[in-house]
Amino acid sequence: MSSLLDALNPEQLQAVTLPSQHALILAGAGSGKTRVLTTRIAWLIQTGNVSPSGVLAVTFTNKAAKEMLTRISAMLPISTRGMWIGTFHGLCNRMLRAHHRDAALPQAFQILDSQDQLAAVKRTLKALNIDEDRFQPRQVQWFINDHKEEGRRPKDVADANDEFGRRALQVYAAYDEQCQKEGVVDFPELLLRCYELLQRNEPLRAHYQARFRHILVDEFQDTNRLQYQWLKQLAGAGAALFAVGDDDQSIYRFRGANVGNMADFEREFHVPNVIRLEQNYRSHGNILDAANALISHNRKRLGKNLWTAAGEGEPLWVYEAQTDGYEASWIAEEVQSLLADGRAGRDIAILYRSNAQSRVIEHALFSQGIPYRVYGGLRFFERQEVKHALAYLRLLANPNDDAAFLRVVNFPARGIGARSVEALQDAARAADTSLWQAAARLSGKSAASVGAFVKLVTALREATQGLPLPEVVAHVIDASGLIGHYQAEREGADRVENLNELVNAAAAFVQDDAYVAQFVADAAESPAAPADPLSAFLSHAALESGENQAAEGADAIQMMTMHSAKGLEFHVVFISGLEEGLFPHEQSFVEEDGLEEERRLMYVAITRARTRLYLSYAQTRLLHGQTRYNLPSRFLDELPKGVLKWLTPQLGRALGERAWRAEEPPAHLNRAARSSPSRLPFRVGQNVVHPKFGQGVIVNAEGSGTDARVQINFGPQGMKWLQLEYAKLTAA
DNA sequence: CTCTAAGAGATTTTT
DNA sequence: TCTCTTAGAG
Repeated sequence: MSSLLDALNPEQLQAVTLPSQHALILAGAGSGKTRVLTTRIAWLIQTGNVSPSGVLAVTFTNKAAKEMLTRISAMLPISTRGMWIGTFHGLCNRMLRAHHRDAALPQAFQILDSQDQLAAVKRTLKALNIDEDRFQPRQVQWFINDHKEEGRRPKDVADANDEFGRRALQVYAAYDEQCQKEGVVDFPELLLRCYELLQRNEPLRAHYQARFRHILVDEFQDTNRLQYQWLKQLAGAGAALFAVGDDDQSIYRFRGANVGNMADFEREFHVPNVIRLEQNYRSHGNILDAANALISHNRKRLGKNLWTAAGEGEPLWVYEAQTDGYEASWIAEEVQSLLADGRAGRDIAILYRSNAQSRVIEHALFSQGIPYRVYGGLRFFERQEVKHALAYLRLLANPNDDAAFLRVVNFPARGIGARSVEALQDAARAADTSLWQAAARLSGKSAASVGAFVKLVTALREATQGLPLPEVVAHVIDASGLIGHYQAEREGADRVENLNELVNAAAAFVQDDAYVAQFVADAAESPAAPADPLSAFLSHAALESGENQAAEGADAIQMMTMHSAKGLEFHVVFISGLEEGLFPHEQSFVEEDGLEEERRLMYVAITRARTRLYLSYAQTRLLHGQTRYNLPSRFLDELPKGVLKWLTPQLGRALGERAWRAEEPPAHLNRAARSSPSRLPFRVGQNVVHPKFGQGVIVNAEGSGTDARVQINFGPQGMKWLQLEYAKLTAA
């Protein structure tokens, strides 16, 4: 047992060996959070504090859950089968499957992903005759999810006094009713339904409360209201809740995360143990100094300061480029020399605030022949052809799934036009049935073609009865005509390949130990729970959308948004686009506490780096087809001067003289400047200071002499046109 | 049904 | 500027 604890520092050790009480672990970036969490579980089991089946550990991503499982298995000689380790959604799904009857769900209920949900919302809008232009489906979807995540059903939503609120509520009610009818649930519904199940079903609640003696939560700062309520409920009968999180790394408020849960937890549970993990094992001192200094500008913090036993290391390298294109080529060159020095591509990450920024950088890397990998984008199970195949499979499992029905009723094309579908929808609405049921008893003109579809699905179901899952999938993609359709298409080769890959995914799935384990566990939990590999696979497809990109093997530079970088670490990190308006994003200026969230994002970005960190920005950036002149990000000013090493002459802010101006930008890059009247003492792109508005950049100019006016971007102070004759401008 | 053209919109993301 | 969605023509 001692070997388990050997490598821990005093705080980690304390956290791991806490008595069976509530605990809040404030774990800074790189402080060994996952290690503490997993060692805690192993320690609890090994010391006999709890049996594996008494453990519930919950994460946000499948990746994190898998990682946890792997690490625990490595530490313990026992099987992890009895443990409930997974994502919030995964665990709720599991519980709902085991007790579907009590949750008023069909045995093979299907899960709608965000895409499916949006489509369903659109259908509801149409059914209610609501104008999509005035009431945007996305807004309505957001409205629905927001209420669900606060635990509110339509009846719990307060009457709105605005038109949108009233209509959206109407849609919410109709949408929920429709989902219930079809036997489908969206993501937030998984949580809410599970929460309500436990709330209403006293014996069931008591059962799980008695079972889970230790509940552990990862990334607690990212939990939303409902997730917190769910945890509270499960821990309600004396279980020990062990929450690990970092308020400084809370960057997901836009999707409902509520950092306040940390303070609420401490207060409501009278948490006797609050432990701070502040020793960082990842980064060199200068990097941590920068991170600490930056985050100290935030007011709302629980407080924490990272330190390291490693040396101070290199300074942070800062680069100012004239344009986004130059910034990108500089990055590419720097990367090139790192690679030449023997640094592996996978150790280097290029981070940016928004996906749109990746393009220029990709271009630069590409033209230098540097292999790179961009994260984010379509995942395997989100691909069109895969979704089509899944829709057929969903219909086999649950024919009342209208979303699946609509997706493939005429794909591949079989002559069922929009009007036939509409007629069918009307019939279904009138008879209050699913489309499938309406189709089955349809008569009239479109009966033939729709009938053929019904026959096809029925035939698929019969032909695959009793077959192993991979064979079911193989049969469906072929007999549905999907493969044939894409083979006939000019550029369909990749899609055919993906469809075949789906067969492999199914084969891998049924062999996966996690699946087998869950199946065994659920059968034990509720003998009534059916062994249905197809439904399980479909849940898996919805809950785990698969890898981001295929080319895994090759060594490549990692490119991603700062958000997706959370939880990762790299030897070398580039943070690009450090410009006011971009990062911090201009949207954050108007959001409540928006700047603090942006600053936390910067904090996350900085703390990804182990040994070397580059910071860069451009004076000029092409955005939405327009040249924008941005000020350097305020975050640069918030870093300690001593740890920064400028690779370019500083803007003259400190010097009072613009040494950098000595070097004229290439003419082709300076079109705006050339076109502005040359007599002006100022020019476009120049940094200036205004007594009232502070520092700004001239972005436009017109007129001459006493008429001369310039437009200046003062960052957060906004954009202003100023008459040169009166404005007391000085060069920055 | 498929193709083209015009229009809107353009943070951040997992499940 | 670019990309995605949707409306209308062929």
